Amino acid sequence: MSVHMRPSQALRLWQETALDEVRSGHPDLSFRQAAILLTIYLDPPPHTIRALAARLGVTKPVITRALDTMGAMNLVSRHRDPDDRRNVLVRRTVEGALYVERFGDRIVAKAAGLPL
Amino acid sequence: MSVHMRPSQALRLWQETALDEVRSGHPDLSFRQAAILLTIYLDPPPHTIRALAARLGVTKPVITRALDTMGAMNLVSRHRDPDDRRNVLVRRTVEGALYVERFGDRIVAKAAGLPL
DNA sequence: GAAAACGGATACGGTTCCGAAACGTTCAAC
DNA sequence: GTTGAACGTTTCGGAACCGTATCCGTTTTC
Repeated sequence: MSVHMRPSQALRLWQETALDEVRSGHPDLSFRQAAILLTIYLDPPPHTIRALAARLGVTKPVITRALDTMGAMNLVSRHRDPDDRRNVLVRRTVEGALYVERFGDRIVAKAAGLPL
Repeated sequence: MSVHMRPSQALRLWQETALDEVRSGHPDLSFRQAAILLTIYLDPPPHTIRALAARLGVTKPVITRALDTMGAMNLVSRHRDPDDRRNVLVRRTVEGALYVERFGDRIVAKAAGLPL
């Protein structure tokens, strides 16, 4: 990864990005929801409820509820696994991909504008 | 213009930090709460409810409630302004300062690709 | 001194979330 | 077939949070 920054820069970056996010009027995501969303979009599929719960170190209902909420926002979608109908596969959506992409771009822009 | 990263690095950094935060067992902060906390710790005081609400572009009850929650976590404290007793001044706490400091250190470590 | 303006907290009805436990469905083993 | 495990969801009581509106104490204005 090898990105170099000082703690004060990291904190300022986080603050400005959070402020940006709040003011954008987007629904207020929690750390948990952000972790789930980014894992779905950055880690290779397939993503099951159980695997996500293990990755975050939380219980399955936490994932189910977070997906309910983010599904209502059209950020993710759920589909039954045809090969094993017990599984639910969590997939990306166009809207979610756009959101994640813009989010990354905003962080980069903020980082570039940080004072030395 | 001091911190350089690509969008994929920014997103990965955010994911790993969020995962770290979730797994730490700390209470699950929202973007709003994080924005408030970091603003109190990074911007120069004094911090009033009204000013924080304006900075985040949200209503006053949002700030009041977030401070209730974070006050219960001992991350911030409230004090009446002796000069104008209508004002409430939001101040840092030792515990909050420690939390913010460690948070910044963790981001830096993740960015460098090093274990903490 | 009375009235208006200000700053923050509170009340309200509603949604989301929590952890723990129980539930239905689906698959695998025997 | 029947049993047992696996997967995700739902339930429960309780807590936190939402936006809007209102309330209370304080300060300012006239």
